[in-house]
Amino acid sequence: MTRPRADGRRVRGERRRAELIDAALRVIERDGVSGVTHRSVAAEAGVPTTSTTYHFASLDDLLVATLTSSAENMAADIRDSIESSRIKGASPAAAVAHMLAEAVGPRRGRTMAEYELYLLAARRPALRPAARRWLDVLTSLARNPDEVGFRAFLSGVDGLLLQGLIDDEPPTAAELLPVVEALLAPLR
Amino acid sequence: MTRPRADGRRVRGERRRAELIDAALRVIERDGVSGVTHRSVAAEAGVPTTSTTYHFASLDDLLVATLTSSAENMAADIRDSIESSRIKGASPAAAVAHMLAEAVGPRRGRTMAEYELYLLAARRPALRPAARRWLDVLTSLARNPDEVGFRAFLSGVDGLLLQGLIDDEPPTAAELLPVVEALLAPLR
DNA sequence: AATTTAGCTGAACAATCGTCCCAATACCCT
DNA sequence: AGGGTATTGGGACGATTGTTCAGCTAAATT
Repeated sequence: MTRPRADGRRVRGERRRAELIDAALRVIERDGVSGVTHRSVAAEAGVPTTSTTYHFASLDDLLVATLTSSAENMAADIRDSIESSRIKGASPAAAVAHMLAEAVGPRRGRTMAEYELYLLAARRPALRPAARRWLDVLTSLARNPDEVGFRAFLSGVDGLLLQGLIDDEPPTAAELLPVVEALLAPLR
Repeated sequence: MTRPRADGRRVRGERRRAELIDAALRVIERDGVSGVTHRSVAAEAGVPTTSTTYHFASLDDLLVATLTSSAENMAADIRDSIESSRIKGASPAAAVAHMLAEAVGPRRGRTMAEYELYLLAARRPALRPAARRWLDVLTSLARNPDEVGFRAFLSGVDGLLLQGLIDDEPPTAAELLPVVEALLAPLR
């Protein structure tokens, strides 16, 4: 499998590989996981069809790489969002509610893609470590990660996102705020 | 859903339609939504291939019917489960924890299927009413459905199920119990 | 009994799928 | 500069897909 060496060789291929992963994520946002084919991803990336088969042994490998990358991005986004809310002095609940509203509103497609990949991990054990990645990131931000209340909070966030995706009208931050506060209440 | 006409005509066809829906659900449990094809469903039901195209105008229609049926079944299961736990005198938290452990343990395949259909509803507005069905059922069981704490509880249940599906080792009722209690605490 | 109708089925279609193969190219190391 | 290897690109293969269609069986109607 294409892996950059310590001496810096073989960098060219890694770039295209990354472009294919990004293209795959865009395809999933637009058409869902079922829309991912060698051809659709290659077309989205603007490269020949067989480029996908060269860089990824199978379609499955491409999905694994995409979920891994996606989880990493999501983790970084969450970290940034919480960081910036801390700087602006907003309450934790308000920061979380705002983030959730973004996720089910403007970033809806992205959130759908991430949960489809998330659910895919339920069927393919190879994907599970990557799927658990963002839970780990959130956990690392907690003051007391082992606390039962924190697990309840994390579950609530997952549920709110999932439910927000099947609302005809995505919930606003104002609507989400009291629920987030209820989930956060046992933690203080 | 399967409904004989007043004059008794056209009962046979409705039966086969229901069989196809059940077969589709079994296929989703086994291979996921992506495994649903006209041929795989027909084979699972033990009927000729084109029987699926005769009873459902398109594959999409079959998925819509399957989700609708599945949501109805799940709603009935939850109702029964809560009923029986009330009779046995167990605490609500213990009953919920037990139900969740069943869902991510022995009934794992079924739960995966339901969440895949659930997530499918995020992309197809036509599926959303059916997807919201089981939330409605749970809501109808609540003493005070509008309460914020109850929404938090429902979200937490969704999240616990989703997270339980990507665990290598499904959580036990004993492990889930304290989290469920934390989610339930604000409600009393 | 004859005929109409609903229900069902097998064969076949074009389209798309994943993947393989081979030639052309770009890059690195000696 | 030259040889070797990683990468790219086009074409093609067999398999599977959703769907169509004409013909079949059995029941309902007359």
